[in-house]
Amino acid sequence: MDAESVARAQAAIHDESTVSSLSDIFQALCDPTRLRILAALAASELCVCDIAAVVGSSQSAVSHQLRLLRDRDLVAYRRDGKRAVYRLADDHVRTLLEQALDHVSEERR
Amino acid sequence: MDAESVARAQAAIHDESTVSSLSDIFQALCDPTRLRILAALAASELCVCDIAAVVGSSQSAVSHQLRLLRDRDLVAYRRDGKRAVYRLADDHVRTLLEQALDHVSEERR
DNA sequence: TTTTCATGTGAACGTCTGCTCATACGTTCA
DNA sequence: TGAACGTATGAGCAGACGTTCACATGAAAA
Repeated sequence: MDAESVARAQAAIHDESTVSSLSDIFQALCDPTRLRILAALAASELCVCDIAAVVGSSQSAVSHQLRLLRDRDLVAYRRDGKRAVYRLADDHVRTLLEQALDHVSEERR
Repeated sequence: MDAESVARAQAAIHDESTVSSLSDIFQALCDPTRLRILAALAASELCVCDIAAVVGSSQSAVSHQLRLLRDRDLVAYRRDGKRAVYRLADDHVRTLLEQALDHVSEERR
């Protein structure tokens, strides 16, 4: 009906690759286990077994999730002997998490 | 091994309800169709059939997604005759989307 | 009051997801 | 070299998710 609104909305929708990138990011952040992992790594770099202990999941589950986070460049790691020490890939992730936290805490007021 | 790091990470993990709220938000934003809907509504309020046309999904699919977005307070609506006119619930949503967009465009550089 | 139009909703279906289990790989130490 | 440890990975499964289809609801038009 309102052709003007429709045209404006049409223009506001981002191209396919942008939408896809956005959903990939949010998809990575939407799981509680992954959020806990990222929150832990935001405080300190950690090896896999420590992450598992801290977030309360099995080593295997954590390893699977770390792989996903690695593939999306949200975390990076270095080998240290038999350990694999993970860290946040960059401050972008930290920022996104902080902003979402702001959102949550404001919602609750 | 590194007890200090573990303790710091342990402390950094948010309480259960916070993690759950965070994942709820990201979960709502992780689907391409929902992202398109929100992007469209960021430009202009729209009725369901216009949203469906703009985002290229069926009316039913859009209606289901709008329900989810409504339940999470990301969109609000008013009735206008037989139409249901939806809008973003508040500027928080807009901000989150913009920030994620920043993130995406920086990643691509 | 019947149609018609815009929207909402439940069931069903195929796909995706996150976990566990078993096992493989690579490093360190005896 | 062999055992022990930390990590990675594939298969399999149960549950969640997004869509379609059929139909119900409610408001406007005929």
